[in-house]
Amino acid sequence: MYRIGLFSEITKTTIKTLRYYDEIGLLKPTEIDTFTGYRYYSTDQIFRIYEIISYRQIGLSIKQIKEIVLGNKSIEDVLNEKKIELIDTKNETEKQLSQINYLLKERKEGFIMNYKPVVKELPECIVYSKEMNVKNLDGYFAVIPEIGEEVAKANPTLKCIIPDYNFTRYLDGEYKETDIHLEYCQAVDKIGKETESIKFKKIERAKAVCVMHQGAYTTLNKAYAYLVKWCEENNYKLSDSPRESYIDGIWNKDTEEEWLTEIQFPIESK
Amino acid sequence: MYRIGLFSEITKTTIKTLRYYDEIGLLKPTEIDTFTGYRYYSTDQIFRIYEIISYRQIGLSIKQIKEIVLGNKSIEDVLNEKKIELIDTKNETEKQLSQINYLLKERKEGFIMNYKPVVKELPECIVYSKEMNVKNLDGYFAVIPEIGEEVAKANPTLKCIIPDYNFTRYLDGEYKETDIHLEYCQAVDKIGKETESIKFKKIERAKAVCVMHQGAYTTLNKAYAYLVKWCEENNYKLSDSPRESYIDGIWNKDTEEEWLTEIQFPIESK
DNA sequence: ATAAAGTCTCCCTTAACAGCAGAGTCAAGC
DNA sequence: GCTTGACTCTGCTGTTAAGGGAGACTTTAT
Repeated sequence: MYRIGLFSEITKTTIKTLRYYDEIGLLKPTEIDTFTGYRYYSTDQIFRIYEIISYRQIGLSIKQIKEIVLGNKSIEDVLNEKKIELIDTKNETEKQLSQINYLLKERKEGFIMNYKPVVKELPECIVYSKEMNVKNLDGYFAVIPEIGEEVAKANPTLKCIIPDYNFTRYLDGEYKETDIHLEYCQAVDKIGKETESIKFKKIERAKAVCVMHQGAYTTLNKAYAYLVKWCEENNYKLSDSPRESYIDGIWNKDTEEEWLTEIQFPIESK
Repeated sequence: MYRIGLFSEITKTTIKTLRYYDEIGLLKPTEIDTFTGYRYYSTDQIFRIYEIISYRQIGLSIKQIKEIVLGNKSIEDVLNEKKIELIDTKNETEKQLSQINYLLKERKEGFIMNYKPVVKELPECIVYSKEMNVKNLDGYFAVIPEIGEEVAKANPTLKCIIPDYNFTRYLDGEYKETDIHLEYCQAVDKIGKETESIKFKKIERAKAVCVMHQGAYTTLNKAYAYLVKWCEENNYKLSDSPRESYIDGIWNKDTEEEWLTEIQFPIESK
């Protein structure tokens, strides 16, 4: 019979760990002195602790090990479960590595952008929308309030969702400065009555990589360029038309520098 | 100014997280009502929280993000640091996956071994040793006590280390049943006086994959076979002669079934 | 005015131990 | 037999990055 210190040296396991395994019932010492509380381990226990360490080394959690040791689950089941976890972890790690390498590369090349791309889930929403072909964007923004008025006239009880979500989708599939095919969308609480040019539709949830752009719209193309490159380098594919969502603009901020726009690129992993 | 709930929906961040970032000083709301304690966020904060989320997505810890945001460390430094961490994680994950796949394969093929391989660090130690060529192992174990006596005679103050560590190294580099070239080693507390056949030496620390073997020595070859295969399948290379360390044996256990031996294969990653 | 929804602080929980304090125990040397 | 030093015990706190819930208070809508 070994006391805990010796047993810990033999098995190369810390005393803390042994006491912890005792506490959670994973490995009880063969004997505990009733008066002193000293733990005594026998050589059989070396076997048991080795089994546990072996499982810990392949990444199993204590919970999973308990399930195996207590016979509640078959080893295969637990291993397969863990395998899936590990594959997820690996994919996650590789994505992070790719993004970090991209950031480092950017900075090495002196191409330092202050865009902070964020991958997030865009929830499903109902929008009213109007598709248009415009010569250029100058006149476009003046049209938007008119669309709102037209919809309100046909649908007096319709409400925008809170927080507000309105955006432009660029439908050309490539960057254009003139003759732009686009669609204005405004998220609302329900499907309403359509007019000749204004249609209602449900937009499905989507994963998207997004950046915030601060400043005048003339520099938005930088944000687009950034996202296009980011997707390329990190192995994502655009799965839908990009959205340009307006947060702060001429309607609530005086100077162009304060305008805030979010560019959203719906994506799927390649 | 947005209240926390709205801000949380805009930024797709939970209220809990926002409060937590406030608490730890990573993102304080622009304004907090002194009477009600209500937090109010401005649109600028969207930028700030996006930066944080972006860094969280590439796996940076809150601590690392703080260092970047507070300007204590350059982004490059933190990214490079994280890159190393990620590469470690990736290697670790891949090793675990390899081991799990091996275990699953084993079981699929019905080749179920109860060996639980454990990779551990064998500490540096001083040993006295005797190299021998023996016909077979039958007579070998009887010789060991004699070696001990011979050393004790030449070195009266020499002591074995606690816990005891004595082992046989097989020097042939292949499995043999007869004419075996081997070396007996016993770890002691210091270098002593050598005799004609008994030498002292320091054995360097080494990483080794180990299994415990219970039972008679005649079945030890199964443990060897298991470790050889394990190394092959998990991409490890034997970096030194295997060791066979004796824990329980004829000297303290009556029946062969109780004997306990640890096989240690020093390894390096291929 | 009342009800519903939103927000506040405070405390507990997670995983797998590590570190420390203060008290008790064991073995060796004198 | 006594002292000293090494060992061990329990119990507490800390770690990460929040999540969950209780009970009190505030705001908004009807």
